[in-house]
Amino acid sequence: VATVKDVARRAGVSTSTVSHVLNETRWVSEDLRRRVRDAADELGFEPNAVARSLKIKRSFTIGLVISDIGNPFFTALVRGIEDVAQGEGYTVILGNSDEDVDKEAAYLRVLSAKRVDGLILAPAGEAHEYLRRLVMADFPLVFLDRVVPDLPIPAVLLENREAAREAVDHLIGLGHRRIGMVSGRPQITSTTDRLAGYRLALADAGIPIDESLVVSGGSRTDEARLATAALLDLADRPSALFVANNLMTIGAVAAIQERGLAVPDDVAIASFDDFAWADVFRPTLTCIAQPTYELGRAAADLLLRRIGAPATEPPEHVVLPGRLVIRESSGAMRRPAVVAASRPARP
Amino acid sequence: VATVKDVARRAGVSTSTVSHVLNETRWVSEDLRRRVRDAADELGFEPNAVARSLKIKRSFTIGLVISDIGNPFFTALVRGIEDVAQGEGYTVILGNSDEDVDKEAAYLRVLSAKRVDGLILAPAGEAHEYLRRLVMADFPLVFLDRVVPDLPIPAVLLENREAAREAVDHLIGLGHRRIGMVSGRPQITSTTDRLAGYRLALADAGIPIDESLVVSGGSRTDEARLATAALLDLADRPSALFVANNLMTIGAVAAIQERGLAVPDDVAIASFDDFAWADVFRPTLTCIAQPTYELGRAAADLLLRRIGAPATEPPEHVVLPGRLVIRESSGAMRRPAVVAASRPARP
DNA sequence: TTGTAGGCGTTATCAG
DNA sequence: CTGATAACGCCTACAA
Repeated sequence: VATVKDVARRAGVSTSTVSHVLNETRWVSEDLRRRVRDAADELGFEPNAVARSLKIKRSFTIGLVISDIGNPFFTALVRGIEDVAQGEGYTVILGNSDEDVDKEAAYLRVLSAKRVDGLILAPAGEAHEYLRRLVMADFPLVFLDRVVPDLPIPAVLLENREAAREAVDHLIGLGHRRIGMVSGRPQITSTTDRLAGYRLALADAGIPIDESLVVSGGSRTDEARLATAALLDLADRPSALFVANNLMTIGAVAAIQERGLAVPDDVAIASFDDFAWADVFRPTLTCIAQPTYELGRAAADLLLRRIGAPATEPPEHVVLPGRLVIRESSGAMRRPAVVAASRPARP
Repeated sequence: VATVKDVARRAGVSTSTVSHVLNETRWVSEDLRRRVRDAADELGFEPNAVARSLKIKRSFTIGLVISDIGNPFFTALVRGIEDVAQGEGYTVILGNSDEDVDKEAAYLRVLSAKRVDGLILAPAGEAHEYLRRLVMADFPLVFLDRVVPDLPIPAVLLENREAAREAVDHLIGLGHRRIGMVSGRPQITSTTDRLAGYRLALADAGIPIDESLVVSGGSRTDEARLATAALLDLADRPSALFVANNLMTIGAVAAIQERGLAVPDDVAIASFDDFAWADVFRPTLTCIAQPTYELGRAAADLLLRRIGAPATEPPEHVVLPGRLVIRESSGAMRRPAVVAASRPARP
């Protein structure tokens, strides 16, 4: 493959002239410009970005570590990130941590070794040694979807607590009093925030919290199916369920199905995350729709800004609101509690 | 940040010793090994992969250009690719072409400039100039999901024609005679192969092909919704539909829904691609399940093998079979044709 | 068993 | 306006 040197020789100029012509970084006479460009074309010259990176100490690459690209929620985030990165001349290296702190650390190491210009991370849990090290070195870093509580790192998040509160509130408004929650992995802040919102809604409505109605679905479909089954087998089973993410919702509905129960007549559901098919297939799902694509864009924006002008003001958090989408899965109780008599089942 | 030189100075050895200790690439006395390791730790030394790449001419990075990571089909592929790449010490740069040949070319350029060691591509259409150039240079390349017909490049594909034939055959077996097809983008080979399978099945059953029953859904949900609507508005509408991918299936069902028709009673459906929720939500979908994760793995395997031992035998094609999953969306005709009278509506 | 030194392909400093 | 030349950080003959 051709190098600047080859181009320079062929054009009869110096390598610095070649470089400057190709990068338009200083004035070069029309004549030389032509000759350089022609020579480059003829040789099929393709600048070596690796060499360039070594010299200028920038790779125009960002790292992205999420738990699982297989999860449609992350998929949308990635698309948002990719779009702005691409637009700004950056390229994205993707890594899956599977919610495993060690895998996450391993990935951060590799990406850092590859000298990515910045990192977007959906942290799997607490701060590990290596993450702290990056933070100390104030390496450009942005958290997405969740944070590590005591690290001063900018983040892009959903207003989880508020959204969860709203969803549960909606169920309460429909007359439900025994509302179960299928919660996610306790190690991530999105889970704890959603749980807090659930509690808040119940408290505000004066409904005592029954801890036996809160189960962990581990943020996964299969685990949620089991957890939901347990909930349904309770002597006094909940009349409604709040499910804390997309994957778990599928498991929850499967469990309900398996027991021959119907949504929403036997069990109402409100859940986190929307699906593309959610209003086409039955039961259609009432949910908190997250602006996933925008969250991704925001994270990338934040990171690129940070890369451009590092170490400035205290880290900002971008917090976007969720949107409650009401569909059939959240129905009124069959035997509505007296309190809610005035609200219609479906507006 | 520390460099080999710093480590060498600190350990009181030469840079080559440092390099060799860290890469375990030649025998070094126990004593020096200790000193080097300690010095590296104390300095928090992190080898610069960019410099390394420049020297050894390998980046341990592969490029992956697909049409849209937002499509769950690609998502699963990516996961498969990522897993084997990661396992072999490679990292993956992801790019979305949006089925646009120019965007695709632009990405290939960037990735090539970044000196990725190889490329996995789901080609958006015909061969463009730049793709030909890569092929001429026999750059390690693998096609995934589709091919560019006349390029001698290894590929990992589904047995599309056969799978489509089987799906349509299944509908025929249920008594359907007027079977519509919602087809994908005509530019990609997966589409043409599936279309061929549809034609084959009809021909084998002695059913004349009515071209007005074949519409293009452009591989997208919205376009498929429109195309399906047109099909349903036909004077003599089809009693069954074969839909050529996941995204379009959602659009097709939406169109049916909108007209107040029921699946499968009014219109039966068999489609390409399975969904995680396909047997939980109604109508449950009869489909050709693709081994997406395995396809991804196979592509990565093929590529990495190609990188290790370049330019060997003629390009091999790995072709995996689809699996027909029968659920409720493909039901017998309400007024079954005489021919099919012996088969039950739902096994 | 270890060290010296050159070069990977660019960019950037400093002269001319 | 243009051209030598020295890095960037690492690996690897080649020497010792």
